[in-house]
Amino acid sequence: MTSPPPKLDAGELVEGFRSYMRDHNLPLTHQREAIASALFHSEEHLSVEDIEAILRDENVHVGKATVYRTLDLMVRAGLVDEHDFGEGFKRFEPRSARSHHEHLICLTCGKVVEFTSERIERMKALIADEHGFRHHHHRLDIYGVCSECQGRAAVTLEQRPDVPGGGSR
Amino acid sequence: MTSPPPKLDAGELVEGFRSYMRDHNLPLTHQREAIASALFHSEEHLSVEDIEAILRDENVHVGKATVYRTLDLMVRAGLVDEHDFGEGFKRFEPRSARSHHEHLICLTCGKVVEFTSERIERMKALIADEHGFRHHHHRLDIYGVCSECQGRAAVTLEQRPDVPGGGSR
DNA sequence: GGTGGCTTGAAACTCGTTCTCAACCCCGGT
DNA sequence: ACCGGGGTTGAGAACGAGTTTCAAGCCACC
Repeated sequence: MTSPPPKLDAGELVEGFRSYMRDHNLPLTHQREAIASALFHSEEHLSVEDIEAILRDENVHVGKATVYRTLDLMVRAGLVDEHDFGEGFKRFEPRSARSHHEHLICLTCGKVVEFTSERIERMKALIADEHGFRHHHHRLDIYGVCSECQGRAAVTLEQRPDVPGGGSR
Repeated sequence: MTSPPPKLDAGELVEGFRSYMRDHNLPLTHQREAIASALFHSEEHLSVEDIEAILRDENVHVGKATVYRTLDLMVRAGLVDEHDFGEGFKRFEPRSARSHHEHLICLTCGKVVEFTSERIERMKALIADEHGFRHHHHRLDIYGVCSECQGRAAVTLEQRPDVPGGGSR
């Protein structure tokens, strides 16, 4: 899908977070609101560091433990999805009304493009079935080089299996 | 497990490792042989801890730094594949002659079942293309509950989004 | 067998994430 | 508006996987 930004309604998501808190008798603190708002108003896949930076810019101080705790809370509430793109840390994105989607990750610039595929949705259930699994969730990440980065000399991030000491690590 | 153990030839893989070392003027130490042998003789997806345990059982002492270094070497040599199933650490498996495969992971017992899908192979390239990406590699992991674990009360590992403090974390 | 250079191991270190615990604050009851 | 109690917060300690350091050791070629 050459998807135009599907503009998720941040306000609505924040409201959903509020009612979740209310319905579950959980205190709605300033910190939680700030974190939820930061995440829901972003279209990116944010890391904890990203979120801390946003809060810092807004002059809202929130301890990192609280950021982790609140993210955990939102993930369990089903309001946020957690991703691991193999960078050594996690990224988070609001779970929009849109159906489940997959990710294309650029190995050079790190850009993440989302896409959906009906066929994959159908296939995953089929495959789980074939092997006697009750399907819970899945993850499909395709790594490659985006069109923009293909222009530039793209050798940069490539692994060099031939020179063990010679990689860019 | 539905798939009959595809018996990769461990000896052959170890031999491949030896020639790689030779061809690249890298010393073939006892430690490296022990690690390669441990991994190639296993049909599992081993963690570093698993490998250390195997070596310990064989009364071969190898420092963990060496285990990491050797695994890194083998991954770069293309002899081993590295996986992250979201457990907080990596797992490794010999790269067999078989074509690329995907994983089904049981959320309850942790069992990993491999499968391949021609359709997925075709689709991934297609999708990358559609978005202007040059495909490099991909990962499809399906999480669910295997048939054996479905028998037992399967609530154990489930997240309980309704009781934030109540999860088994 | 000697020698040079890559490898090894133990421990220190990094860094993302989690835990601890005393102080704090949200919120329902009054 | 005030109180009180239980969940929340924040700073720092702790944790764990993975990496780095560097002196000592070993492989491989001569």
